[in-house]
Amino acid sequence: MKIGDLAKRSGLTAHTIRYYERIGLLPYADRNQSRHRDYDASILTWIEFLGRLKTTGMPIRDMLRYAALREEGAGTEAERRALLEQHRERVRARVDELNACLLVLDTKIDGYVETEQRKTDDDAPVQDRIRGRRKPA
Amino acid sequence: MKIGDLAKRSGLTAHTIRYYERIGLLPYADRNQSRHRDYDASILTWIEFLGRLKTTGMPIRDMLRYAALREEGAGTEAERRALLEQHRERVRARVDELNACLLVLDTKIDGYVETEQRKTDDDAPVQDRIRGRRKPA
DNA sequence: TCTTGACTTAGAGCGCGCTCGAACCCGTAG
DNA sequence: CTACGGGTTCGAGCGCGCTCTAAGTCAAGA
Repeated sequence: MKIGDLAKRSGLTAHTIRYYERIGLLPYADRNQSRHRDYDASILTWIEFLGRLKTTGMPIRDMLRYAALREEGAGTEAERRALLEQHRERVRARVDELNACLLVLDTKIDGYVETEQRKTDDDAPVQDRIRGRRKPA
Repeated sequence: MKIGDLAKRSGLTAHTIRYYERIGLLPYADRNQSRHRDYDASILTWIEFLGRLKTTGMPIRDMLRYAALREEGAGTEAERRALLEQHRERVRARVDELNACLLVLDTKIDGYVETEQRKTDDDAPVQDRIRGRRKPA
């Protein structure tokens, strides 16, 4: 598989794939006789996992550490696990943080809903003001 | 309140506060006779809300839009509400995305746990291999 | 009076993660 | 033969959100 194909299948651009190889996030790819990169489909699994790490906000420098351990192979599992467990905790914390912010956002939005309700009430005839009222003052 | 005090109370640096004012996220602050910014405590509420927007990943350009509407005052509530509702949806989607990634992360970590379990089993005497086994092959 | 330290402005610089341009090399179809 | 649509390397540039420096002003305390 050539870099263009991998780009299509992975969703990355060829530029980004080369960049990732350059910094060590992707292993150095075999080249064919024209010095073009020649990929095995198995790289897609790794790229997909990198995508998860990225999606969850792992900085590249940490992905590099994980990638290096992976390259090193057997014997690095404990450290890889520790790395992922730490990351998982950070992601969980992030989810909690976002959920907390969502509550605040809900409250703020409710405030605007009430503002608009009052406006609608003022524009409406009296019988609708009573029916439409949210918080009877 | 001077900028240094506001910095302490808001968690932002004085540099950042000035930057926010410069770009329009914070309203132009009144100056005292020494041309120093003089803040009212009420600004803290706004800074805190900006912090929520930032925490939830709203880009500054969107915060600027919201800030501009807020400055404009009455009559902009509907648009402010719409802005926040859109943002809320994006945040909810983000939470879902993170949760999906957490499942993948869990699976990956479980894989390493099993790797280590096998290693432990190999190092252990035979009776422990049986007791400790996770997936009987 | 002198020093200290917090403030002012304008503008340069930085860390991150790409993104792109330039100049060149190939293999294949017309 | 030649044009084209890939590929290659190297290095510069960019958008974001700050972050910091320089040079100056000002008020209060020793």
